[in-house]
Amino acid sequence: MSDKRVQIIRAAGIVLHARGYAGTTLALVAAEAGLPLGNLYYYFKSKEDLAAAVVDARVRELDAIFAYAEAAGTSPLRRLECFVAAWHDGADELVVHGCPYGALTHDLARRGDALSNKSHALFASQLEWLARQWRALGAGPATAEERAAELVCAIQGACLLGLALHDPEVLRRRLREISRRLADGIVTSNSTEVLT
Amino acid sequence: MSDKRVQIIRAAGIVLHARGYAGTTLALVAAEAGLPLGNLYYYFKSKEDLAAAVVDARVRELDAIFAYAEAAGTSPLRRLECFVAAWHDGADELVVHGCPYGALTHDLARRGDALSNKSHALFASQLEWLARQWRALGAGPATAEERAAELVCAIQGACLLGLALHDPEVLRRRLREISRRLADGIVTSNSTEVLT
DNA sequence: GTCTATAAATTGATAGAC
DNA sequence: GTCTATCAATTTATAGAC
Repeated sequence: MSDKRVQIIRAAGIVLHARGYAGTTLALVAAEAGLPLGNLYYYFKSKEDLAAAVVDARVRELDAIFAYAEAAGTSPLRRLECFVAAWHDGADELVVHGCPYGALTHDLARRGDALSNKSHALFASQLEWLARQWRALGAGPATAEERAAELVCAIQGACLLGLALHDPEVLRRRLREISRRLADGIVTSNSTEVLT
Repeated sequence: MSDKRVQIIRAAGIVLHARGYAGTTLALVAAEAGLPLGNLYYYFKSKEDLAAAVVDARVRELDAIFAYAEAAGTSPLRRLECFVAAWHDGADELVVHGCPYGALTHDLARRGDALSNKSHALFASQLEWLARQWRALGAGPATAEERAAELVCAIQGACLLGLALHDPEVLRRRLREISRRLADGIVTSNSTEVLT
């Protein structure tokens, strides 16, 4: 993939996150990338095409978070904690424009077109990876999916509350609590599944 | 307040929810309200002014939910369940354009202007009312605020996940789980506060 | 491949008739 | 108070020189 194409996608990701799809103009993206407007159309045939490339890049970004957590975490539980830590570390920026994945979903899921379908992957991949960690902890498939959904909701809700109140400490506090309950949840679970 | 003014705010609320602030055109709002474009400017001096009126209307909408829960719930716990039920009942619409409060926050909190500050009220009022219910259940101030934040995050996260997957059943399942744990949380809490 | 200039359409806002 | 017509600015996209 061309170096300049990557540069444009990176710039578009920044502008899209900060201003939303409708609020993003290609002139702003070009300025952020340090390129003249016309050049964008050599690499992307339309604004929608560029946005689709940004979604793909965000999906790969999530994959990188999964890979990091798998490398850094010595147990499934530690990997889950690593995943939560990724949001904790970015709290200061997350309360400025919201979680990039949540913001993209809000922007694109409301559209009727193909971009709406692409945004599914942003959360489907999170649910899949998280459920895998819980299965590795001995949870049955249903319980693992349940816990995965619960964790994703808690993280995204925390980001939104932090954004609404414009307070990174609110976000960090929620994430610490989520982290704290990760281990507890496995022990004190009243589910019918037995977790080791 | 003029009847036509209310009608415009209602129309603007619908369009703003469906398309976001930047994606909302005054021509669309006028069409939704069944009025010619120029008429909007007699009641609102600008698009931003109209959006501010929509935020105020959403805050009043939340107040109405609180009032309903207080009238329908015979105990603080029932009132909390009523609050969650409001989202459960609207699940089919909530997964189309997302939660109106969360979507507004995402749209407006990213702006630097006065609209950003107004959006604070959407979640500050929820936290305040919810914390009051827990205090009525005997929780200390800190625990009550903690539980309030937890519940708001769980609901908003559920709405976002339902939107991302475009599946009202996903949202309803999360909300049922939240409702189920409302009572349990009070009994099995390992917090230092004593709840009755 | 890169960049300038501009076309074509949209949109927030206003003027002014009624 | 209401509505039509329109201005001025913006924005997606393209044409065409280099």
